[in-house]
Amino acid sequence: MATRTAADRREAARAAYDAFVKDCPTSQLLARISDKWVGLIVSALGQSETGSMRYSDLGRKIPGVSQKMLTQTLRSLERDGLVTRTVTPSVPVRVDYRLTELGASLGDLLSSVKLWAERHFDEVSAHRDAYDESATAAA
Amino acid sequence: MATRTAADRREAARAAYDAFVKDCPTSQLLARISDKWVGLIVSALGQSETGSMRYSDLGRKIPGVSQKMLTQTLRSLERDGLVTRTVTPSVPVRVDYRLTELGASLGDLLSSVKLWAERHFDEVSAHRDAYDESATAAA
DNA sequence: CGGTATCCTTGGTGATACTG
DNA sequence: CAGTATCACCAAGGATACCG
Repeated sequence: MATRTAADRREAARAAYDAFVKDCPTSQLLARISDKWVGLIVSALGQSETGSMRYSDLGRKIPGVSQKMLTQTLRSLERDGLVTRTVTPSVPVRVDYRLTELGASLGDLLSSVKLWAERHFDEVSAHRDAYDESATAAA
Repeated sequence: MATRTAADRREAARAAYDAFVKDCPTSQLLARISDKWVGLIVSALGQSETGSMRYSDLGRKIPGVSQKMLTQTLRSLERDGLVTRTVTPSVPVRVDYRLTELGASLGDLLSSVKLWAERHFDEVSAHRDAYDESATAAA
């Protein structure tokens, strides 16, 4: 009974969190599509003219991503019905990923967000500089 | 010079990544606003009728968040000029957070994303079930 | 080419305690 | 009330190596 406090509270917290997620599944989904790699991948796929990209193309288009995260994210997107995975059993295997209708509709939104980032980047930078400067002055 | 391989490659990779970020700062900003807590906080702030929420209100509104992450995220949002932090020096100190114009414009977009999540949650769930079922059948 | 499996580091998270 | 600081923990993430 000695070491119960921490573990017990953890379990309780976890349970409470799960209960919340159950009550508000939207947050769960929102958190998922708010994922860094999801945004970048869906965005990349959405920008493709053909709407289709190969695995290695994605890896090259998104410099910071590891195979692990790429595969993992692609898998979850496929599972959620946002992308389709098409395997062409040629000699060097070819795998194409494409947004579904559902994925494309999300892609439009994320493109808006990306556009917002592009449009307001300067503004954000200016705020950052001002903030950092005043922080430096204060210190 | 013996242990140079790993560290060196890490450094090179980091440098390459930084160079990319420099060339494409949008990705950086996109990744930042794609953060889980950013989405939830901006969303919460955007949903508030007065547009203003206290620190503890946010903590209560977003069940999974720790003080650490809440403060940290709020700080970066303030730094980026997306929220304002107003301190009222009453006896129990009162701190209100409010979206700026800039933050509100992002909030609208994120609300759209949230709305998308609400509208398409069932669809995503159905896809998930189908995917899991076929995976189970295959195993 | 397109992964999977493995190891290891980073960093998010929670708990706790203390300040203004 | 609104933080700040620290510690311990664990899972996500990244690098590497190997397989189909």
